[in-house]
Amino acid sequence: MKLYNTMTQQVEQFVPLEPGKVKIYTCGPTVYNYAHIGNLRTYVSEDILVRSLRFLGYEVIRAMNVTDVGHLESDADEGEDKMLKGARRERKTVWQIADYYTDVFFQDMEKLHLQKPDIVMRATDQIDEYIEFIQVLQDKGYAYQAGGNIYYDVSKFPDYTKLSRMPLENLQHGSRGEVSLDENKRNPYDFALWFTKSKFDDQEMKWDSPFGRGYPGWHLECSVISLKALGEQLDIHCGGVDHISTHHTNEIAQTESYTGRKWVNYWWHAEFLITDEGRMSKSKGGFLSLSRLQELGYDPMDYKYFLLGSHYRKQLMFSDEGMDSARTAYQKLKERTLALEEAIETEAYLDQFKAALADDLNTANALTLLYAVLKDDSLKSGEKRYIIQQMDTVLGLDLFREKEHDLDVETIERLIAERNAAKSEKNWARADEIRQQLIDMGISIMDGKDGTTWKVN
RNA sequence: GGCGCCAUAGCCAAGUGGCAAGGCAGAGGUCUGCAAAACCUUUAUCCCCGGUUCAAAUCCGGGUGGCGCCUCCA
Repeated sequence: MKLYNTMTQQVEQFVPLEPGKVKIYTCGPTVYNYAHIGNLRTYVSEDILVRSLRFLGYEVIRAMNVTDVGHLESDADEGEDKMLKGARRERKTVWQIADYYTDVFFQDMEKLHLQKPDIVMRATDQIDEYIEFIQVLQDKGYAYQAGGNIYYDVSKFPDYTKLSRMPLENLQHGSRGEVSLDENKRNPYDFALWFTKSKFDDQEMKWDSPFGRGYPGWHLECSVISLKALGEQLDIHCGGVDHISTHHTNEIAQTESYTGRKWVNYWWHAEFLITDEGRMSKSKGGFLSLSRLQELGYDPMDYKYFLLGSHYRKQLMFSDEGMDSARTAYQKLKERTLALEEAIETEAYLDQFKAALADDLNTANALTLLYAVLKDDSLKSGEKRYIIQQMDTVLGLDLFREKEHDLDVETIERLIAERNAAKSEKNWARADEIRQQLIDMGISIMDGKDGTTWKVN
């Protein structure tokens, strides 16, 4: 297996810490609103990663957080709390908001046929661990108290920017110049571990701690949950590219300060789905959720096919044209696979398929192999089914699910018989009338050499 | 300003030194009463300019254009 490692900026041969086993941490969703289809792209890519590793014979354990505690809108202790904002918008408590959107998130994952991570932990369930973590950082001299908050002192950690490669003096420059400085910080790039001073009087999520009643900083959860779920070292840490420069950089600093050793071997980042107006953003509003996409007439699998046609490390432009193309291609593909006969075991094509996956998850080529299998005359129909079934255990495109319908088969077949009678009398008007009637029922008919067959649209 | 990514047919996209995969759309054909579906055929001076090489979409240098990140964000 070859994977691109953001830390070294190279495609590398993947070597796990322990032979045959892989420990993966994936940054999870913040549940103050619906996930949009851009967010979901990352989870689709991560699912392909995990399933590919499993297909290649690794035993994989994957952990993920659910961020159900408020994020502020800026790095300083100001702006509105997102959980609170969501709650106010919907007149619910922050806890209700978190539960609701957590459920929706996992429903979206199911719609896209994504495997649930082996371990899922909520950020708000780890408060004791955060406190212990912060205390260790204080004891080791990495953290300091100022203005009621606890901060991580970036200057104490050598090579703080090893992942992002961003010179520190540039970190605060040019970002539209609107970053307000938190005067409590020793360095502008220090980050909070624990807040007690909040500008929101009605902050709902607060906990007692030795540092005062307050709430945790927002990089803590991933470090703590990953330590708790997977131990002090990880094989792969996943997330979106936007996490490279701040979130993951901070995670590395605090985690390695805590454990005193290297934490993650491979940093894996998924690129964004973009639109002609730039990136799709949760904060900006006006985004497309999976449910909304369904309302527009696309199946979640159409979207997944659209994603798999590209590479996880390339920005992908979302467009109606792209989605229409994917929908047509997916539906055609599915019809062809459903027509295949009972599976017959074979080894053909599986090495090529594994090679495509092992090549830094080349899903576009993996998809092309599906078409190669379907076209290959040297294979029996059943062998094609077997191979594609195997491939679908990784791609998760649900290629063999028959459409459910509660149609009256007798009526359909009676109408077809009637139409065939009309046809033999060359009563084309009547034949076309019956065909239209069937189309209105959602049935397509095909006149072939062996008579007329039908299918559900 | 800094860090990074990208540029291949109408659209999406593979390819990482040796005659340019695949999908969608289009065109022509087989089949059909007409259709639909299926199948067959067909569609590229690889952003520009230099360089290296017997050979470059692929490597090197220089441009141009697009995007992301640097602030919570997948």
